[in-house]
Formats: sequence, C-alpha cells, structure tokens
Amino acid sequence: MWYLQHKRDLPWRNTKDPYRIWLSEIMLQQTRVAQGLPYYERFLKAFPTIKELATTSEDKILKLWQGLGYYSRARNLYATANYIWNERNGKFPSNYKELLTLKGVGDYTASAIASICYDEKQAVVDGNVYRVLSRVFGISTPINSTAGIKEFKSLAQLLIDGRQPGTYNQAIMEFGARHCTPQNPDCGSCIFSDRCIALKKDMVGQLPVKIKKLKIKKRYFNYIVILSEEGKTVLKQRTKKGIWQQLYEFPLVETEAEVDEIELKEIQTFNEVSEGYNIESLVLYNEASVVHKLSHQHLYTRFWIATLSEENQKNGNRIENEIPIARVRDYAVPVLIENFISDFSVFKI
DNA sequence: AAGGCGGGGCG
DNA sequence: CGCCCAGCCTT
Repeated sequence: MWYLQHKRDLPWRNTKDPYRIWLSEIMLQQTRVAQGLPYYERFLKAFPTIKELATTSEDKILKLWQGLGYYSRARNLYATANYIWNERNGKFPSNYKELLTLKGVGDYTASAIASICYDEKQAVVDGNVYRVLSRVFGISTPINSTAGIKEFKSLAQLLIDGRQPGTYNQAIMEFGARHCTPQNPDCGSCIFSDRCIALKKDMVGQLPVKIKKLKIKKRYFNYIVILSEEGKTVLKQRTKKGIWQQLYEFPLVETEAEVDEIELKEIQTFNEVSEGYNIESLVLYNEASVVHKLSHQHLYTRFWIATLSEENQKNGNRIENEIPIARVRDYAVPVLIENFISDFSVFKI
C-alpha cells in the first residue's frame, strides 16, 4: 500500500492517546504539518497530559501558541481541557457524536479522533481529501458550498475502510499532502493514474473547485510605545471581538488613513490613551509603515515612541497596565508586535 | 449562506 | 502577487 511506503514519521502517529491526537488535530487545522510540528512538541513538553493543560492559565497557553495564528483554537483548547478535566473526570468523549460537542471540534476533528483513537468508521474530509476525491472522481461541486460539503463527506464515508478507519484516513490525507498536491502533482507516477477522471479529462489543474469571496480590508494602526524612566512600558489586552482576541499589544490608535504627528494628536483615541500620562516626546519609529498581512486584512502600522516626563513617577501616578520592559516577552503578542519588540533596541535585554 | 479568523510557504 | 494549508464558529 502506498501509505506504508510514503508516510512521514510524525510524533502523533505512534499513539492512540486521545489527548495527543486531539492536540495535534486542533493545531493542524488550516496549518501545515511543518509549521505545527514544533508547537506540538513544545505543548506536549509543557503539558504532558490534559491535567497540566487544564490547570494552567489561558495566558500561558496563548503565549505558547504565539505565532501559530487562529488564536480561538488556543482559547477553545483551554476551555475544552477544563471541561474534560473538571466535568468529565479527565475522560475524553469516546465517540464521534460526543466529540462533536466539544468547543473547537467540528466534523473533521471529531472524525479524526474517533477513527484514530476508537476505530470508529468516520471519514475525515480535510483540504487534502477534497483535492484527492474531486480529482479522482472528477467532481466539480464547489468544496466550500453546502452541497459540496455533504457530497464529499458521503463519498468519503462510502470509501473508508471499516477495518482500519484511522489508518485509512491518515493515508488519504498523506496522499493528498505528498502526492496529489495543489500545484504540479506528479500524475505520471500516480497510483490512481489509470482511473483518475481529472487526469483523463485534463482537469487536474482546475480541481477542486472553490468559491472564493475574500475582500481584503486596509486598516491603519498606530501603536503608542510608552517608555517611562523607570524602565516600564504599557501593554493592553485585546478583549473585543475581532483579531487577536486575548492577546496583548501596545496602546493602539486606529485611524482612517496614515497620519502624521499633528493629526495623530487630534485623534480622540490618542487623547484617551495619553490622558493618564505626561508624554514628553513623541517620536515616529518607522517612517514607512510596516504592512502586516492577515488573510483578510492588511494592517498598515506605525510605531510611535512616547517618552514620559519625570513627573509621572515623581507624582507617584499609577499607570494602568504598565509592566517592566524586562517582562514584555512574557506576554502573548501578535507576530506584528513580536517583530517590533525584536527590532527595537530598548527591548533588547 | 456568508463572513471572520493568522501566519507562513510556495510557484 | 495569489493560493492554500490535517477547519471552526458566529451571524
């Protein structure tokens, strides 16, 4: 069989422990194996069992998750670990249907855990499976339409080997990831070349079909990097809906367009931010905006260094959310902020 | 049914 | 540059 010859030796392939499988599957949602692998190793070391994961803090989990993206996965991971540890005596649900009720666990993840850990016959349908099935069977139904999702799930469910469902699922995904690749698949040496409809019809490059409707929004961020003479700065946690929920960042002034210093000081949010401080000087750190690209937003970002006058500490004013500069690296921050911290000499300790 | 949610790697 | 990645949740 193709899988046995080509499978990669991945750490979660040597276990049926639902905790480890669950952790790996959550991490690999919309994430390449190569990107998720180091995170998986670090998580397993820090949290060997669900007990350690459930009894730590959300901040610690987010810090370890930093850079992997889709941070709701980390928050749901923590919520689910707590639920399982506290409400279920640390015992995972042991079938597909119950797994589906867990936060952050959808059809794919529930099928993966159920098939791998409990030998339940549930077919996974991830990006790899969509690609392989759409090509081999020549299916043009958009994979992200309601009809497509149903059609591919039932087809996969027909094909799955009931004796080794977990192995079957991992094999078809591995085949999609390693052989039936999105670009330039090696159809010449493919084990399905005799029956692949897409190959016969010369449609490999056009399958799978996907409806796409991504509008990219431009946003303009101005981060106010506060520096007090005591060697402290200010970080705030993002608590609102939207990107980077629960992560930390410098006080943010969002504007409708790029602004200069005069314009920035007229912005309401800037005045709210600076109200508690006595800003002595405000210096633009990067003339050219850093463009941080998310899949759905482009963030044009400038950092402003705000040095506080001595009065702040003489008066003993307590500054909200202030932290020693040496502790900045303890906080979970977006990559955009992490890059700045790494670049800014004051933070290099 | 549609939109929001990260970051990185590849051609 | 655009595309896609072991998807899920909210509206």
